[in-house]
Amino acid sequence: MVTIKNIAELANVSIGTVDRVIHNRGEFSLKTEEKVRKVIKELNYKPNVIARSLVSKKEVKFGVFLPKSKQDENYWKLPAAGIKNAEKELEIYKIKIIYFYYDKYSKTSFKKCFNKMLEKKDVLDGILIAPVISELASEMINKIPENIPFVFIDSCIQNSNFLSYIGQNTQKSGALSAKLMNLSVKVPGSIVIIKIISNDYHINNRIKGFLSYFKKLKDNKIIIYEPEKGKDLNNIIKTALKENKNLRGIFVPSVYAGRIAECTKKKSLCVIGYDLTTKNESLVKTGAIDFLINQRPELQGYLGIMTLFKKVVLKETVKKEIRIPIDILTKENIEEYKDQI
Amino acid sequence: MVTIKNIAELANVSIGTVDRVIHNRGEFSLKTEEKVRKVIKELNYKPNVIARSLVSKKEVKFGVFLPKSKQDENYWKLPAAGIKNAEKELEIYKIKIIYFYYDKYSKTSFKKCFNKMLEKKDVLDGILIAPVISELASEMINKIPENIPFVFIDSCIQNSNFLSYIGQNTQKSGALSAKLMNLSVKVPGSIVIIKIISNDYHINNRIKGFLSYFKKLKDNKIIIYEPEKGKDLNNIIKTALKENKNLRGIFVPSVYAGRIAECTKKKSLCVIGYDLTTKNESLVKTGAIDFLINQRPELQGYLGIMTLFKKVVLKETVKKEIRIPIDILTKENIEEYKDQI
DNA sequence: CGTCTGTTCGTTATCGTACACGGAAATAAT
DNA sequence: ATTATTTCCGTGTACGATAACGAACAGACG
Repeated sequence: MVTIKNIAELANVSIGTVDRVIHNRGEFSLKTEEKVRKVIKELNYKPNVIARSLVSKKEVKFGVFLPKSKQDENYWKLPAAGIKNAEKELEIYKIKIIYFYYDKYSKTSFKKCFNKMLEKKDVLDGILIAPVISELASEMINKIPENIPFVFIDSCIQNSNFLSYIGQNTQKSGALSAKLMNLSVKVPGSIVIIKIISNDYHINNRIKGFLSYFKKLKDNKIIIYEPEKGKDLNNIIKTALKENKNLRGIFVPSVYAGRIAECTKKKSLCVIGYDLTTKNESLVKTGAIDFLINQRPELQGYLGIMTLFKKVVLKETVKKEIRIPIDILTKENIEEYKDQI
Repeated sequence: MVTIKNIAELANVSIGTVDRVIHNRGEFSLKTEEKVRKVIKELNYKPNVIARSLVSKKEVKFGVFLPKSKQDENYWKLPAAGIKNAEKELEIYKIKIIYFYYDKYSKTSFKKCFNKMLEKKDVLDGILIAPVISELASEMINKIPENIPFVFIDSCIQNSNFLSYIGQNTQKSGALSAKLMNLSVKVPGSIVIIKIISNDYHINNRIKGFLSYFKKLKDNKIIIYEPEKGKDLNNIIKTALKENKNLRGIFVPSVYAGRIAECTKKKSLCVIGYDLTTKNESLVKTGAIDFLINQRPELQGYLGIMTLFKKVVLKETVKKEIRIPIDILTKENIEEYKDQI
């Protein structure tokens, strides 16, 4: 193992000088800088993180910008759980996390919360963002100072200077749902898509992927229902059943499959939805939901913090994109997906 | 953060004494021991792993007992990859891994390799084992000294004193395969199980799970083919097709689905197999294999080492069992499962 | 030539833990 | 009582990196 002492000896300077060069703290001549840098390169010196974090008294602080935990049927407590997991694991490295929870159904809350985070910009060494309201996010993102790296989870603002994006290929997940739907629907008929949350990046792409899969086939008729906000789901289902005498399946490209499935007690319907919330889980177990797509939210949160840690503390290069697998959950395997990382 | 210095002060002794008590190195009186232990408990002292691993010059060595990487269509290089991942991540903690690769089709090799590992028992601080030949493993396991913790991946020898088991519920995965088969077979007919490797824990349990699912239904006829070792698979398939005029699906409860699918170019057959090897991957993409079950072999290896690390270095308590989710892979999502941890 | 300022660098204490060394007290042996 | 032997405990150094402190030396200026 190469230490700064080795470097100091070979470069004929003291460890203090080596340290100054490494951290660009000035107070050295060009000549010694070159000498030191040359030796560092030759020996392929990598600083010892352990020694570094032992001596350094300064805490590393990461900001986390997430929807409130209870929103979307408690979905958002899952990424938060993964983040807390990472926080605990990194406690020893003096990593602290400051949480900023916003209301994902309120632009005002989003803005206010983001600004509150920006007030702390002088103490933050990195930021994790779930940019659920994408139009707003792409504005606000620009206000983050250049020197603070930020990662996205869940969704991504492509034309921004993000460090890394951790999330699922949403369109593919839609196509996968379509495959499963097609497999489950043995007799041709109508398939209904219930679009509860509109104007959402994920929802729209899932539908896009779903439709693209069915475009090639032509056996089934696909209808999209887009109920107004806050309207009774029972009525939607009733309407759907009335308007489609041969309804075969329901695709719910959001976390609300459980709510829908509670209304359709008819077992002959194939219901496909997203995310392992407690409600969804129990309805998969009863058979009311046939398939759930899982996006490993805990892992997304965990990896988000780990990516920041690798970049900021370990100074490693990180992947620009981490693809989250598209898990298929059914009655038979759902139990095995619980309590993962 | 509580340090031994704090404890020393409160207990009115020196840090040297505290250290001796903590490590039970003797040379202290009963009275001081009690004082020190009391303070440790009161302050809930947790040693600083960072400082500890910085000062300690001793390497921690883990033994890894795995089938040769190239066996089972290169399947076994996947857990090894996960292990190497963990090794790299833990390099800084002076963790070293010694690999012992055996031929999983030779009892002699298994024994010899295990004994070779046991020769190193004085330097090993933990062992990771894939006990593929279970009868032999359950004998050999007893020779591991009491003080060396060992974890299982892939499969488990239940009546042994293992620290942790990381693996999949094999029977459930069989039932899941059956569900998928049942879903894919739209017209009743025969379903063939091809049991290439016999006398294997996984294979038998997968078949058990598969059969149990179909027992309730009665639409399809299930036949098990058990070709002799080294026999041409093409012939097996030919025979199966000849003997079952209405063959609908093939279940391959091993890694060899790809080999089988190469022989059956008929698209009307549903083929379900196991594991994301390169061969299997390409055949899923062509559509020759309909479903693959993934058991996250890289993750198993990674978690195996991490579990040993947590126990031996961090002295944390670890889970006795880590369930690996049963991933369903299809043409639509297989790409997203590649290059995972 | 003396004083001053600024640049450049070496020395040293520190983080929390481990462990060797040696000293003081207490007990045993003579 | 004196010496020898335990028992018990404090001190010091090391691990590798950081950063404060101050020394050495140069050139500038009167």
